[in-house]
Amino acid sequence: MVRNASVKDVAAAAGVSLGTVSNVLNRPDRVSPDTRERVQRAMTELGFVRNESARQLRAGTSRTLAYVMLDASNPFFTDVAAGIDVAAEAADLSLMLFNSRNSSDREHSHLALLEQQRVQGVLVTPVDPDSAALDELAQRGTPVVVVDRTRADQSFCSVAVDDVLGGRLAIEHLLDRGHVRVAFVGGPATLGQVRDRRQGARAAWKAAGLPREDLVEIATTGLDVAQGREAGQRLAGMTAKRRPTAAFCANDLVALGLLQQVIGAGQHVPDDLAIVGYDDIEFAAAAAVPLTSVRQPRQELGRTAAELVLDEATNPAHDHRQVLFTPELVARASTLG
Amino acid sequence: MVRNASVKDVAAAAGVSLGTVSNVLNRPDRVSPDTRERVQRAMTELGFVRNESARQLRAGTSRTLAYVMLDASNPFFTDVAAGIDVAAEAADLSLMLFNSRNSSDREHSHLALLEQQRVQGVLVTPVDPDSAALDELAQRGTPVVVVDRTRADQSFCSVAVDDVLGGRLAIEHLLDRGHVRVAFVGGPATLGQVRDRRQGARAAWKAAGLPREDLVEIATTGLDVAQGREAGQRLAGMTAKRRPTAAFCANDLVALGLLQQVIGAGQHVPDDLAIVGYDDIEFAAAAAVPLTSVRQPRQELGRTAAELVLDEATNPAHDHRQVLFTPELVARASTLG
DNA sequence: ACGATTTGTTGAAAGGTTTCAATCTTGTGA
DNA sequence: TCACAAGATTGAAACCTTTCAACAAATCGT
Repeated sequence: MVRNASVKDVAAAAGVSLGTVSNVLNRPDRVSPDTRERVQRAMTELGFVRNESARQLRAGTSRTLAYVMLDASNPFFTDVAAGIDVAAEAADLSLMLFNSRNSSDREHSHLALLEQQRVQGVLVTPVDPDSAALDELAQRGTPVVVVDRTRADQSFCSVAVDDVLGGRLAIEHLLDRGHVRVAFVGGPATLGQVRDRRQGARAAWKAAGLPREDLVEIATTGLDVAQGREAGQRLAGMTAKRRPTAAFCANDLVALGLLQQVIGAGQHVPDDLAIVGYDDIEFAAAAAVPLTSVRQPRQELGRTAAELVLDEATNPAHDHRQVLFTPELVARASTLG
Repeated sequence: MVRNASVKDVAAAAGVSLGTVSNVLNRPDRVSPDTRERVQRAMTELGFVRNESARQLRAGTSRTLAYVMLDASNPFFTDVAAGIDVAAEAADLSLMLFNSRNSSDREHSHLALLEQQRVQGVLVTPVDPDSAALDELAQRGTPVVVVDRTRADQSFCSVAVDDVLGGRLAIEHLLDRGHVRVAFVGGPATLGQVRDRRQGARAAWKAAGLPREDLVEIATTGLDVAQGREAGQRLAGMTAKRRPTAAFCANDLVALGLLQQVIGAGQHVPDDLAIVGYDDIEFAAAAAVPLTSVRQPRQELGRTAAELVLDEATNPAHDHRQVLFTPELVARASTLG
């Protein structure tokens, strides 16, 4: 057992040349069973571990994919990551995850490192999809796929879900259930997702010929549980006349917070307030009142993103594609009573 | 803009030697502002990106830490990862995350890759803490810290939380609230955590002088929401005489499932059944009935693990430590009513 | 104006692997 | 027994960076 044995040490110990050791490693069939076995014994005896930096430097090819996620503590993104992982495994690549925790700085430093590491491809849910850093990365030759975000130009592949349609589905469902005064809960409007979902909601509302002011907007400063609770208090403070009979929340965390506040105030869901969430995270179905939610195909999103990046990495005739998935409404007790 | 510019290309373009380019990269103060600027301009013009493999091969040092997590979709582990990330960032290292998704094979292949990459250190929550692969990894010189698991021998550092104490705290709280017939819900018993928490529960029960059979065991085959619901049905099926008045669940997912089932059956928490969970994940406080739970210092766990691995990587006088954190009971409505 | 110091720059070596043309061995068919 | 093919092994070059001793130029004190 040697501190840091190299192929040279192994070759010496096994009494063969350096090239043979490399062959044992990379083309075992080219070497006679006899020597192969001798070399392998030498390797375990010396505790030889191949130096990946040297391998990659010479061979020029890395065996890894990376996903820079926006927020690892959001179940939505870990599910997307799981989808990517499945596809990566199928292609015999390792997936490394990085968490930018909503910080552009962290995101950029991760991307820089990945570029230096010459990974096969980078998947990223960026803090700001319009950041120039992404363009530069792609332009210098690293395959990049943007996940769960889109951009007007087509400088790289992206996969996302049709948020406008999702918003429409949610409102149409509430209209079907007879609601004519509904709240849209979410924010900030700087988030593309929030804007799109709201836009879809408004479109459906307008199409139904209902007065615009009856789609009440409750703006929040973020999309977490606490914001949902806070929105619930604002709803509770409204006069019975003004108060909506249903709420469409921009994501499930907000919906769960709202649900909690309403129940805590002794009211009933959906009789006093029907609630629709967005994302259909695992906890949506497991809530005290199972939550109606707009489901996004998360794993599929990840799988497709991985396939796109692999195509870009391996297929010279690759051209960029913008894939848009279709969301689906899952109706549960929070609207069906 | 050249396909893959190297320091040599930059040197040629800037009319300096190769060593000077390297100095601009690594010791910018050693080079005159004039040439420094010239070199930097050449770098951006050529789109030069440092080749990390070559850098690492020569310099011998990597700038990364890795955490191989058991299950990225469990909020507990992502919180631990966030703690590691903070410490890594403070030490100017990048943290790469890997998800073994409960598979030994995946775990081992990730560990093998990391060893070949010569990362500064590996943190891992292993599928099986007794796996020989971990020993070999550590023995060949990679700093390894086991997270949220322990092992009898001291062949590497570990950080964990005192699960026996946690179990004790949960039961003592329920005893304080006057319960004398309690269920322990969790499994499988092959999980060290489940065993330890149950053991702590039994110890507290015994210390109170209560008959052993009044601590009812509801064994589950896993620790997820569905298992919790299923356990709730089993509880509901018991005769009023036999039925416990409180349940201590081996984790929060199980507790949430149980909670959902009990409420869905029209019963009241905590009057009909008090519930204690374990982990205090974010959703515990946000549940329809906020959940009493045993809190583990997750971020702290991660932070400490990172510090241990860094010490092992940099301090020649390092010796292995087993750090055990103390859990804390957070009482909420699910037991306080 | 001279030697001593500081500051800036250079060139070659080294790091561990893979690749590939060249060489050596062995076995086959005539 | 010989020519030849197939199979196994070798050795050197290449990948790109960092490092460091050596050199050149500029600055300083006297």
